[in-house]
Amino acid sequence: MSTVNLTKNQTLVLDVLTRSEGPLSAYTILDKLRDHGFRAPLQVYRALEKLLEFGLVHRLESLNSFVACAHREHACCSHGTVAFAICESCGQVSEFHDHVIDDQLNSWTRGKGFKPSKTTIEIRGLCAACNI
Amino acid sequence: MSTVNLTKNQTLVLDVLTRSEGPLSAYTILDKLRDHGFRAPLQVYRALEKLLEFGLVHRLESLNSFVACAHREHACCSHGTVAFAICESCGQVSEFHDHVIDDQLNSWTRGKGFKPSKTTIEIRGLCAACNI
DNA sequence: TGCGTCACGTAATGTTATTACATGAATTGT
DNA sequence: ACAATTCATGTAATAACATTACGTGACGCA
Repeated sequence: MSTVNLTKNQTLVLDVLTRSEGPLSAYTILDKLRDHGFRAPLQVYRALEKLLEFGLVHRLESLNSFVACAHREHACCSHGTVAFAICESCGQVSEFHDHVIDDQLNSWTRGKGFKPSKTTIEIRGLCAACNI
Repeated sequence: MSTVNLTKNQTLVLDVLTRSEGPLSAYTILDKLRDHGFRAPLQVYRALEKLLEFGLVHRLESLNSFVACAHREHACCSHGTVAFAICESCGQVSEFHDHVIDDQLNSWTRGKGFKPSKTTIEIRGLCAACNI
C-alpha cells in the first residue's frame, strides 16, 4: 500500500470526487471548487492528470468524466484492468475486476504483438434498481 | 444479412470512413465533405447517429472518433461486443470479438441485475509494427 | 549562487457535441 | 386529392470538454 503526498489542488479535487455520488466532469469539479480559489479548467485537469497517474481516480471515457477509485483499500487497481458498469438512469457507477477478462485480453494482445498501455471497459445500461 | 438504404449524407459519411486508414473525428469528416456541400457539424453527427444505429460504424470513446465497421461481411457486430485495439503511434485500429469476454461480462451483469445497452472495450497501446 | 524541476496561476484558443428553429420530400390514412 | 405525420435536411448559435502558451514562485541540489 503506497501512500502518496498530494498537493493542495490534488487533495481538493480528490475530495470532491470522493464525496460525490457519481462521476463528475472536469467543469463540474471546477464549479464546486470556485470557492476554494479555482478559476480555470487547467487547475482541474492538472490535478486529475496526477490523480489518474496515482490510480486514485478513473476516467470514464464514454462519459467524459471522472470518479474516485472505489477499491483503493484493496490495491485492486494495480493488478488488472478495471471495468465499469454505468447506469444511464441514476448515474451510479460500479467498478469491478475480472481476471478471466484480463487473461483473455492479454492473450489477444500477446498473440498480436500488441503492447497495451491502457484498457477501457465500460458497460452502459440500467442498474438493478432502475430496471424495474 | 440485412442491407439498409442509406441517405445521401449517410452514404457520403460512410464512404469517407471506409476509405480512411484510421478513425476520424466528426470535424475531420466534415472537412473532407465540404466539397460535397457539407457545412455544419450537425450534418455529420446526424449521419453518424444513423450509421451507428445500423452497425455500419463504431464510435471509439477514448478517441472521440469513428471508424467503419471492419467485419460487416461477417455480421459479427450483431452477435457480441466488439473490442478495439488502438495503436497510439500509427493510429491503426484492430476490431475483434471474444466470446469468453462476452460471457464473462454477461455473467457479471446478470449477477447484478444490470441490463446492458452498450459496452465499450478499447485497448490503447502500441501495435506490433510500432513496438520495435 | 546558479540550475533544474515542479506546482501553480491566468488567458486564450482549440476541439467536440448539442439545441433551436426552419424547410421540403415522402408516406399514410381517409 | 387532402391533411397529418414522419423523416432527412439546412443553418446558426451555443454548450461542453480539453489544451497550448506564457509567466511566477518554491524547492532541492551541485
